[in-house]
Amino acid sequence: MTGSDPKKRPPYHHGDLHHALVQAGTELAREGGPSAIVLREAARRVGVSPNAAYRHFSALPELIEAVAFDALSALARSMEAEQAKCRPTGDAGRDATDRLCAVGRGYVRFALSEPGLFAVAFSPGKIAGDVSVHHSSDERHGVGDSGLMPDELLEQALDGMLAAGVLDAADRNTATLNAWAAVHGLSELLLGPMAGQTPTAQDALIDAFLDLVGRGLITRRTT
Amino acid sequence: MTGSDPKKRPPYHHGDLHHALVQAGTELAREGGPSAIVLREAARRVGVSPNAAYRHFSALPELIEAVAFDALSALARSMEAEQAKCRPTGDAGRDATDRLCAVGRGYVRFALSEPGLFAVAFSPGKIAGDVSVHHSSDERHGVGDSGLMPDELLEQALDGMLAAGVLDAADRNTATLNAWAAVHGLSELLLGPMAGQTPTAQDALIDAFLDLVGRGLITRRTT
DNA sequence: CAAACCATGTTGACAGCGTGAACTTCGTGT
DNA sequence: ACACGAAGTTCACGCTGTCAACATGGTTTG
Repeated sequence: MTGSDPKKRPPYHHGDLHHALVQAGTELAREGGPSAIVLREAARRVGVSPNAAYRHFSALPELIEAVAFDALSALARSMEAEQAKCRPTGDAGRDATDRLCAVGRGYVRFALSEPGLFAVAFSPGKIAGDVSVHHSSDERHGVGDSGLMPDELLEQALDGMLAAGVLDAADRNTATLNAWAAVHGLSELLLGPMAGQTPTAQDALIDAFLDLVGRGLITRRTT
Repeated sequence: MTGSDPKKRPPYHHGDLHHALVQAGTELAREGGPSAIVLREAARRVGVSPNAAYRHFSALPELIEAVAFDALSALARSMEAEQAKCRPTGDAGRDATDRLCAVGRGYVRFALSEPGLFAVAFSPGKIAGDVSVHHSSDERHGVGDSGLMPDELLEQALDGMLAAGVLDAADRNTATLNAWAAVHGLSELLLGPMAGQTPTAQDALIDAFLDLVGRGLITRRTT
């Protein structure tokens, strides 16, 4: 939706203001998070009158949500990039688990390297505005290499573990929430209350954490 | 710090503006999260000129942080309340694990019942302002029944598990991050991307999740 | 080919926000 | 009794989001 497909003839005056504004908004978000997305400043950077934005967004929250959507796509891309690094071992179960860890690593890495975008990605539906425009189905196509969104990548990785026999079918449903919560929580904690670690220490923490989560998810009917 | 001890003679004109402003700010935060806490409105509700606030806070972020501190205290109180419900079984290990789950349940329950306050509690250090005034040591005393903050309650619960022998010493350090991340992530997910469940379904989800985390943390040297 | 059309962008205006500077009020210590 | 200084007020400024009215210029149509 943000990706301007070459088929579309350029809009009348500017070129593609919608896209340009989202891009400017993204830049602002990178620098200062959701609250730094300022309509007038975005318009200024694009070189256009403030009110021109209202031809493309009903109000500021809609711009923010467009930026959030792009941020989610970027997050997905980070996850895919990390997954692409996985080298197959002989063991299918281990490979599936590795891919899950990679998904998680891509998630946390993105949160730490682009905290502003990460914050904006999950800012809609956070009270005080509550736009919550559910783009379901076709609207959801991201711009990642596979066109999948973060949650879809997670489900895919978990399905892989299920197929490889390292995740029990009975645990499959709760596994989504479990894995997502762990990784999301780790991101927020590393960004907020536990910020200030050296990158090296962070990486070690992340790896240890992901390893623990991965092993924790693996079917253990030992109870 | 927010609690006005009765010994202190009341300030000159208003009575205790500092406290009153924090209270008004808290009310605003409850209704609309961090961005809803607006200096002029808080002053209006207290019945005072906007600039009067500047005698007690250097700027808006400082007010927000005071509200955040109170919100953390409220979170701690919720965790303590849930812990107080724990009835001892015979098993010390089980009791310790129960108390950890109670801590988590109190955390998530507070997040869901007071989303605005929960959001504001973790909003400092979130880019774009970045006050990050570290109140260490004595400043940290909350107003909970035990005067402990959320992270201290967690550590305490984990220490209990360690003492009861259900948590291995080698896992003790990572356990903090692990448990906190899981519970915090669950809260955020239930509040954002996975919002809209019925309270009953939420409770079931929470219980299942906490049970899983609890079991996951318990020493399993089966690898 | 010209004229009407409508999407796009501009100008002007308004209320509300955070914040600074100067001024007023009033309890308190000398 | 009086001056001092903390607490609160008033006025002012620049910034924001948003509305209403207007200008512009491809596109479409008679």
